[in-house]
Amino acid sequence: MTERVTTRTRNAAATRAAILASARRAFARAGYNGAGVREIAEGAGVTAMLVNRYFGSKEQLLAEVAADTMSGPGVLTEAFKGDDPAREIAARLVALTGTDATPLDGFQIMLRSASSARAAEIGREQIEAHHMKTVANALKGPLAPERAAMMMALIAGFQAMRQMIALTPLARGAPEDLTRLLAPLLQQLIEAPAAEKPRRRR
Amino acid sequence: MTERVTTRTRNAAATRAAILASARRAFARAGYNGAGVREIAEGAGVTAMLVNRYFGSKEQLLAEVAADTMSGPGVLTEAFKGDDPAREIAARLVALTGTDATPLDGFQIMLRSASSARAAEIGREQIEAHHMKTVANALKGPLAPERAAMMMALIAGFQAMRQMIALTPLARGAPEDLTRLLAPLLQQLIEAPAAEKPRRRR
DNA sequence: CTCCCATGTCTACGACTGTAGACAACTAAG
DNA sequence: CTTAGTTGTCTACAGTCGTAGACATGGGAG
Repeated sequence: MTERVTTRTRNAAATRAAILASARRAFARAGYNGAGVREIAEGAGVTAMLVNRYFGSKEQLLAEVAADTMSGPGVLTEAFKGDDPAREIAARLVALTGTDATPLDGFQIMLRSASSARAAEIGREQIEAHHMKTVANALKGPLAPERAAMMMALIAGFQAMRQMIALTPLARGAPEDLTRLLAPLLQQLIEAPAAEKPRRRR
Repeated sequence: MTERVTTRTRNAAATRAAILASARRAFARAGYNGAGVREIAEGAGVTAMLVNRYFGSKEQLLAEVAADTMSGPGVLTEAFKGDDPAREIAARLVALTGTDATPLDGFQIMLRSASSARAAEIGREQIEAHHMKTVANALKGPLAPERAAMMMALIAGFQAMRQMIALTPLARGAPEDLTRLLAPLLQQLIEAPAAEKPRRRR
């Protein structure tokens, strides 16, 4: 105990990180139910049982993957520090979903896993813990939580339709057109809503 | 062959319809991967093998369920015949997702099934066949397909976050507030977008 | 009444699932 | 060198999955 672990070939921390990364890829591609423990283990170069040894169960593994993913950078991260957050978020979102590769994004993982009741619950906890307060606090005016949640609904729906369902106009549309359509929608949620009943009559 | 089938206890058409209805419920609740053939069969009061005898395979069953569901009434149906389609769609959507019961909606089924690659493909085909052209044709101005697809992304995202993930502000928010937030977003997609670069400066 | 096809059930198979427990190998301390 | 504990593998189990083939049953047609 003179000094801490230095360098060893059998590195527990590295193995754990490898499993976490492999699980993140697998869950993003096939969702919670669709990704198998053996597949995740193979992606990390270990056996299936090690996964359960390090994380307890597949469910706890998802929780850690979700927490890890959502605490990292995303389309919402630091977007509110610039002077045009709506366009910033829109551009990032279009770019993220533009490549044919599945993004290792938190929303992607949760959308693909939401068919499982338990996974959906984990997703809600993580989204609310990491994103909700940040966004809601950045919004001025009434209904801030509702507007923040609506922004996430818009982001999630765009991801779902563009990448998972691959709806043609979204999958093949020009990125600048998609950005130009998304930005004002987000802007409308960022701006404080009109006082009460009288809807704007154009 | 003097007359058609009148009333018989062993009714093929009725059995087929019962399986279809049970499958619709099961897919809406658990998605394509999460719903088992045996579970679907039990919900229709038959054996698992009958499902495959009537529909060939689970995959073809999903295709028929999707086609049947999307050709029926939905939040988008006939919404463009009134004078305020945005508010109409918003109100219907909030009402549809308001009850705690899982709606037997087409988008719900596809969102829950989208983690399966094949199911997502089926979903895209059905959405494009039944909804895309209808909505896109109702929209005037440029980028009609993109705007129509964006409307569906917004609708799908709202459903996903309100019902599947159960994000608190959307799940617990007042229906009138949610409608009031949704309507202008949809309205903005219905209206023809501004000509080119110069974004509106408030 | 009798035949025959449509309608439905039963058994079973191979593959896959998440996970538990026993065992092996390697590393670091005494 | 010996010992002990961490790190990883192997085997296995009980269960579910979609589906194929053989068998039973009921009802309309001759």
